[in-house]
Amino acid sequence: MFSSRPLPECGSVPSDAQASLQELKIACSNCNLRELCLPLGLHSRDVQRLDTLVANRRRVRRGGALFHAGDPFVGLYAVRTGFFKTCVATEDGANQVTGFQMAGELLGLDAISHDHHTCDAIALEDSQVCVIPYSQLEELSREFVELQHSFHKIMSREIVRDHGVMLLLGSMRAEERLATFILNLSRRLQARGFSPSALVLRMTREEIGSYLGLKLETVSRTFSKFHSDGLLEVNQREIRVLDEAKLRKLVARNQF
Amino acid sequence: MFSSRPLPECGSVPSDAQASLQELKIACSNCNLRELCLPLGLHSRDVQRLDTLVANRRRVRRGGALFHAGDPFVGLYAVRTGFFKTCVATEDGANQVTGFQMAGELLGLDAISHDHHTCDAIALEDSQVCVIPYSQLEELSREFVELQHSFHKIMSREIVRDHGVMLLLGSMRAEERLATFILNLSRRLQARGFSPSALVLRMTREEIGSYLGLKLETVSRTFSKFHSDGLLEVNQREIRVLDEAKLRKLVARNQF
DNA sequence: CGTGACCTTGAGTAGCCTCAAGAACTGTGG
DNA sequence: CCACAGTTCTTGAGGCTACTCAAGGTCACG
Repeated sequence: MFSSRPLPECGSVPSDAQASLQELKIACSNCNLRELCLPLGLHSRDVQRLDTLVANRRRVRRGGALFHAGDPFVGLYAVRTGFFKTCVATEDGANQVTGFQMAGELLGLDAISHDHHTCDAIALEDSQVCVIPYSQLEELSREFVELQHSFHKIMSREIVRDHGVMLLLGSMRAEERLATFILNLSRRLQARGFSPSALVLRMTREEIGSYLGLKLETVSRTFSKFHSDGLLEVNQREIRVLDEAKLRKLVARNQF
Repeated sequence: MFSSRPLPECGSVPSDAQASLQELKIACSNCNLRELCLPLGLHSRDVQRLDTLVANRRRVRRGGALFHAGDPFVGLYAVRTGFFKTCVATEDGANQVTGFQMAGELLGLDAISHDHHTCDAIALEDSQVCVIPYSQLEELSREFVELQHSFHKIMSREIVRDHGVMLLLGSMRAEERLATFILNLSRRLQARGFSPSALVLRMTREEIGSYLGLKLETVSRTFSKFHSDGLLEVNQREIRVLDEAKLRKLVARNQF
């Protein structure tokens, strides 16, 4: 059904550079995520101006927290390898996964507003992040127009993404939500050089459900339905997209 | 039940300055929204540095669009008077209200990411906005640290707000959603000098429903239930909060 | 005063949730 | 290597919330 060779980790660096990366200087200009991450859109000669900014890395073990809601805000984090979820909670225990972040994506943007984090960021696999001290980012982006613009675009993109999730949560049914989710994951993995059709989910059914506003049983049932309809091959967390066109049709259904 | 004197418009300027404002120079330093709007957090001596930035106003009639999804991005808009909704749509006609904006709130942040707007902004009453040309905002915020920081906070605050809506849409039931909505409106009106208990809704039941992920009938029924439970007085679009404590208890219910 | 938009309420139903049981998988220690 | 515990996933049965469809009321406005 699936080859026994384990699929590469979602957030890992594609194979070519994997072995040598650890020895390289920590620097955006060396990083093969520069097409996705904060340097997005910067001219290659400008990227090295970021190297002073991003000087530290941090490791987070699977299940560990990069930060918790309430923690003081010191900096943003760029996922280097691994996979995270962010979730918000109310005092009474209600919990909502607000996003899943993979290599090249930024964490911590919510914290700028109140100088402390407003959500938890939990690693779903052993991960590594680049630390971007916020005051230095502000300073550098004052003298470096392209960085300023790039950073604004990243924040704006997060707002647009959130609006998409609101659309999903507010007006789609279970099948549409899950199809949207799978296609989104697929697209992001593809942008990182992985197969868009063979995915390994890093999160539980419950976490998917929380993100999509569904219960875990509904997620499981919907996966089973997609399986029996021939849209997906589902084997626990290994998913293979068999009929992307039909998945897309589900997303762009005509409700009226 | 309600006094026959019309309540002041949600987004209007509190009475003291209303008559003379039109004659004043368009300037943040003259504006009585400066505690809420872009100048938020700036020292008063700094606010006049914004005056060159915000030079134009635009009027939008009730029902008219400030911008549509797809329109090229030229600038942000600060609501001066009136009331807006923003909504995103899919090709197939599904539609989701992503927010309601009143005086002092910014519109258009989503457009930075792709240089064109990604949602529609529709005026729900005759409104007036200040135009903030984006390139000038970037320029000024490079030489004006506090503005830079202020602007970042505003974007971040929008992200935090969106996460709150995701929590609402993903894990609350109809009564909790509507209670959250009413309390949020109440708080924002209070911050603008209006009564926190006597509100006039600017939007239809359908628009509320779209924002909250409910059908208009459900919104209407829930209002009726709140009415018969003594939480609200409901008379079409005139709402009076009778028991704020019970409303709050609904929001912070213990689900587990 | 008539028209159209908006709101309310009722009856019946669909979709998702809850509760429950068991299977599959993961990791640990012997 | 296997046994065991804990976690995660699947599937079924039944129930409830919010939806759909429908009818009538209210309000604003020409």
